[in-house]
Amino acid sequence: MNPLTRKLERFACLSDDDKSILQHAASSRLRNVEPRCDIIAEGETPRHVNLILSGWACRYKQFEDGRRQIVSFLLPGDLCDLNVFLLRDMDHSIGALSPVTLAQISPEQLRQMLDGNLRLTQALWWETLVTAANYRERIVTVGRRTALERVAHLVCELFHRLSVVGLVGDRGYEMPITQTEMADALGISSVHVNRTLKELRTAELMTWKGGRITILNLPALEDVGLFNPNYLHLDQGGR
Amino acid sequence: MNPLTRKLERFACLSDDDKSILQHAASSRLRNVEPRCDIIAEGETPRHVNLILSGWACRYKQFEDGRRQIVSFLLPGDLCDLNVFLLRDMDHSIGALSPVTLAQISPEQLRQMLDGNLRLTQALWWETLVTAANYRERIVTVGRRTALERVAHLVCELFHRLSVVGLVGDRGYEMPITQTEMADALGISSVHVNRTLKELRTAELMTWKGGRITILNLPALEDVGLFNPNYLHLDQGGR
DNA sequence: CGGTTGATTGATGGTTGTCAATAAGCGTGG
DNA sequence: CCACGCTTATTGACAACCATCAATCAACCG
Repeated sequence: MNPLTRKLERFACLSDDDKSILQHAASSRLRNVEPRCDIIAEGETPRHVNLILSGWACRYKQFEDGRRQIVSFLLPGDLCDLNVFLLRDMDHSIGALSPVTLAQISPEQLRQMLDGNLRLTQALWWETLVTAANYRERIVTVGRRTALERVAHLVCELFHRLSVVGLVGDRGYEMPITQTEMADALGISSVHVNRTLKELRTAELMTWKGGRITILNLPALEDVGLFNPNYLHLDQGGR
Repeated sequence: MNPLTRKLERFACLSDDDKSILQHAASSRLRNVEPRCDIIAEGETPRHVNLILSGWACRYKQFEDGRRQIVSFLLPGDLCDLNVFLLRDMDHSIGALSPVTLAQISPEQLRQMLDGNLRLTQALWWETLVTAANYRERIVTVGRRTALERVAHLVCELFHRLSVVGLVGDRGYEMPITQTEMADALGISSVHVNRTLKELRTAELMTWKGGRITILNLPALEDVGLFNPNYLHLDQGGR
């Protein structure tokens, strides 16, 4: 099953028909993007909604002096905002972190999908609202959490989000990014990310080796990161 | 004219009919909230969409140890997310900063407003997308801007946002919050906000006195804050 | 005119950034 | 299989920015 369907089922009770519509969308106009390449850059005009099928991407903004902030990670099953075409230009860039496969959904196709389908419309509204909730939590992270809390919180968040789309196994998940990229997401330096990871390793809470995160003690890690999964809104049991 | 209509006209060409619908919504079920009182608290279940008519509010999250992060400021004309009722519980709180008047729009009322009205639906989608863009910019602010840049950027953002709803006059605007609240929004301490304001005052870029911001040199202040208004998407001229 | 809240300033310390050097990992090609 | 070169990770030394604590001052208010 494609990761978007998997994710939406967490919220809505989808019919076979809904699923086949989603499956159709997920197989349209595939595109592969190499790591470190932009999927779309700030200032460009988006022509379709991108759906991540595999690999990791990120939204980011960069200053002229080189400082960069990763605003969010885009994981399999994530959509780049519905209706982006209502805004003329991109105010940020989206770049691939690992090799990425994505489906490009056209505005017309999206309109057809949603027209008269309340369940799917609501499911995608839910997706949008959860994305906003994620932004809010990230603001809290970079605004008020310490470096240790930031790293722990992010690792927990990714664990839960990847879990929904079936990408968690053996107490961990593939982490196809660099420490520098994690630093850009957390608003700290890569050197400090490194030191912080060492601290979490020493405390036997988690490891990150060979591109894979392993969580040794999830409850303790969540405590350290002041992590409360409520903002992911995953507990609605197909309501 | 109510501030929501004013704001949406920035994006959409509204008919008289649209405007009267909005006016009707803006006059329904008014509620007054005192400063420092929650409009809705984390964990509660929202029953309607709140529209700020006057005064300032904010979304925020607070840790048990007292640390608080203000996620966004809610100004006149701002809506608390459409369709919040799709998410069961609030994952954050909304509190009044100054005396606030708001209209409480019920889900049914909203549905009636939007049903079959593509222009209004799109206008409110635009509102949602701009809110998300605001979140992203705030992540950049707390993640990668220095204290000086943060303060300058926020003052510029508020200037532009308040300008849209007609609350800017004589090179400035009313600022009904404390330095501590600004600190909680910017992820720094109130003491440091104070020192930073002094620096901006000394540089003759702005003043904040008697609850009012005055901008002495907007271009220079925007430069200091690395402020680029593109994320506010205000340049669509009623497209 | 007290009393409370918020603003302002100084002193000090801590978390994190920067710089720089070394080690480790990884893909390519000899 | 190893050598090479590149990227990334790791570690130490030092500096800077910002937090914290605490005291004073100003503003507001009944």
